[in-house]
Amino acid sequence: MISISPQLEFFLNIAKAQALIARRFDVKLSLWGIGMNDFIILFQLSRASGEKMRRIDLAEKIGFTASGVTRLLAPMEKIGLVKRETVAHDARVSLVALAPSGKRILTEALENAEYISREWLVNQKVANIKELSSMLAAVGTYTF
Amino acid sequence: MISISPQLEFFLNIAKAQALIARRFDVKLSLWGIGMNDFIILFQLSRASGEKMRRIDLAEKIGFTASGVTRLLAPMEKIGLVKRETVAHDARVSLVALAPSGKRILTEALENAEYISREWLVNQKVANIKELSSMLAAVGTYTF
DNA sequence: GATATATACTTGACATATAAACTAATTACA
DNA sequence: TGTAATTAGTTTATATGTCAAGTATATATC
Repeated sequence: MISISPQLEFFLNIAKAQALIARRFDVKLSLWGIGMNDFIILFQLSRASGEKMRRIDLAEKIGFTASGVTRLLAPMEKIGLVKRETVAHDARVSLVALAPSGKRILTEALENAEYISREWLVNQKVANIKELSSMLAAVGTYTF
Repeated sequence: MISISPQLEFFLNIAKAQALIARRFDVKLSLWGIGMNDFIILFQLSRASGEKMRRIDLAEKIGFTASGVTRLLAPMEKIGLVKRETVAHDARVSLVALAPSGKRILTEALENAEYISREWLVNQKVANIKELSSMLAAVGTYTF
């Protein structure tokens, strides 16, 4: 039996957990016609100043590539969850802004997402969750 | 600013971390012509008794659906990393077995995967890693 | 101020996952 | 037995995400 380091095991566990998490959130959030990634985008936009961001910053924030963001936003823009804005002094940039309809859906979906999360982690100590969350955040910002 | 529970934040952090992890592993493992999921499959097969598993058990093990496993295995079978076996008393089942070539690639890729993992988590305490790992494992086995 | 480089974003080609529907085989049980 | 339910796996249709290349704009340097 091959044995592996705690570090590699950690990454394998993340992979599996995320596969299950994404599926479960997708199923639940489909009631609002959105997936987990759409939800994350709406949420991050709601936290940004002016509820808008540059697309490249959004990509960085959620761990996607620029092209992934373009593709994700296209249908969201079409159904009016987000809207596109330009920047006066730099024509390369286009901002994504949270639209009223997106904000409404976010509010409703958030309740459900909170419910799923709490239910799932009901057996875990909050102190542990917080500590490990900050460690995950560190993983998500590590630069090679 | 909308505030969220530590539980939901934890899941959002996992989503981001996994996006980055999968991309990085994919880039590195492409030297052996495999992706992170192929690697995980080879690894899990190597740990299974007789180095073989039922496809449905493999799916469960890695957090995929049955159809996802079918699609992942098809090219791996074609290039000889795994081979297909049948079960005497149950014709519905087909086993996936680690092939010699798959075992060889696993050995080499494993070194690299270990290197990436250790490098990435070099600033984290091993005790924390282990703790988070077991929490993730619990997330991965929680039944609703 | 011309040219090279960098940045922001999009598009085309491709890979990968899923859900739902399907086939085939096994098991339960009336 | 024979029929319904369950289980294992595959296929179809579709969505999602990447990489590499392309467009347009901005900045740096000589």
